[in-house]
Amino acid sequence: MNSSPDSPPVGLRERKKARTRAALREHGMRLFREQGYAETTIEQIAEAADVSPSTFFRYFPTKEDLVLVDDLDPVLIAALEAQPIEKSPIAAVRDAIADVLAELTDEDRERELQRHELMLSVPELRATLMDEFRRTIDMMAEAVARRLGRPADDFEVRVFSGAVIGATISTFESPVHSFETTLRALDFLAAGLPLVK
Amino acid sequence: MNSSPDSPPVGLRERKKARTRAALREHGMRLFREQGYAETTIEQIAEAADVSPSTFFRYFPTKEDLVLVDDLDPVLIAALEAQPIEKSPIAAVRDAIADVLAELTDEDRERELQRHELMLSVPELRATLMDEFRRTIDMMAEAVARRLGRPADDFEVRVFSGAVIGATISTFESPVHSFETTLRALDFLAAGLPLVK
DNA sequence: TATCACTTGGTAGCTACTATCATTTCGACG
DNA sequence: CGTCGAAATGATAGTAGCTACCAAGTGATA
Repeated sequence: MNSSPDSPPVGLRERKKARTRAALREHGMRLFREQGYAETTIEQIAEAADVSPSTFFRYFPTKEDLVLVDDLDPVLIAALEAQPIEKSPIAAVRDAIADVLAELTDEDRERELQRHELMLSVPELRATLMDEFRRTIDMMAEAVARRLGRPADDFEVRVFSGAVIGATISTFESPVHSFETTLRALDFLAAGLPLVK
Repeated sequence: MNSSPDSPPVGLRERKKARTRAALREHGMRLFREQGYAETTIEQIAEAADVSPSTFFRYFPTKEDLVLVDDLDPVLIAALEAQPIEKSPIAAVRDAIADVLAELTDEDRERELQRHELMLSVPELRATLMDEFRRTIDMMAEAVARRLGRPADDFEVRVFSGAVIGATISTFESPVHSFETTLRALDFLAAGLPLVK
């Protein structure tokens, strides 16, 4: 019997799987940094992690998925749910992002920024990153709709979420990309995008 | 000598190339519709267009590019430049899009909608569609910056463009996607995203 | 017509990815 | 502790997108 009844089992098998998964991701990311994404083959990654190429695909359906982690999405949604109901939707989203960022360790932030950099520089990854954002729009729209007591597919809520994500994406390409930039963008959006000459 | 000095030459060679290009695109789109994107091979498309697979890749660098046309981007930018300088940026963008749509024939609109539908249903294409939008953000930001007399990489202008594109994307998934929906979304954004319970 | 550049077809090869099967390894239970 | 079933792995073969290269054909030009 395990120590805690509903936690995932932690037998030798599970530990090995977790280690293999981590090894594949780490060596993959390292090789991508060292010699580029396209120049790194699955075979090399598998060899570095000491498994067969077959095994690689059992852990990650595609090469891209090695970079596409996104453990942060559910955290973001949780943070959004935790915001006081009085806050306006845009303020709630802004503060939720700020809260999530505040909880990250410096190491996590660094790794996230590195991931973003890699994703933006490789066309293939950039494309799927955009697709990832599309999923984020869905999740955010759902959460915002709940806040407002509107149906999940409410038109205005979807447009709102799209604008938020779009503003966020736009900051990911600035040469000095940091997460503070993202917060600034949301503040600007909250102010109604006041563009004057 | 050609009739007009700076227009592209229209010799037999050029005409054949244009015909081959069109044939590849047409047969490709038809096969995609009939039997699905993933189920259609380059070989089939090449055979239908009566060229070799090698030739396919000389016209389109990837299979995806067959669907990614995007002749509309420059038209959109031109329409944006043509807007009276007095209009606010958001109104200018909205009206520019409306103008472009008004100039399309019914056939063009239909084809555009079909293209969007195909792109949204195939994950692979959806990803690159998002990448296409990213390029559009760049172009729009540039045009808006010119209007405002700001540098091309102005932060606020980029955020603005990101929000516009994000709002636009969000409307592409609604079951009743039409171009009017997109205009409605921009109106909502122009109003400052007024979300209340 | 002769020459030259461009376009094409064909071949070979690399790599991401799938399907399948035999082998090994771990976990559970008597 | 030994055995049996399930899960994980490795190996093999095959498909398809895509690249590189070379030889042959076709259109432009003088």
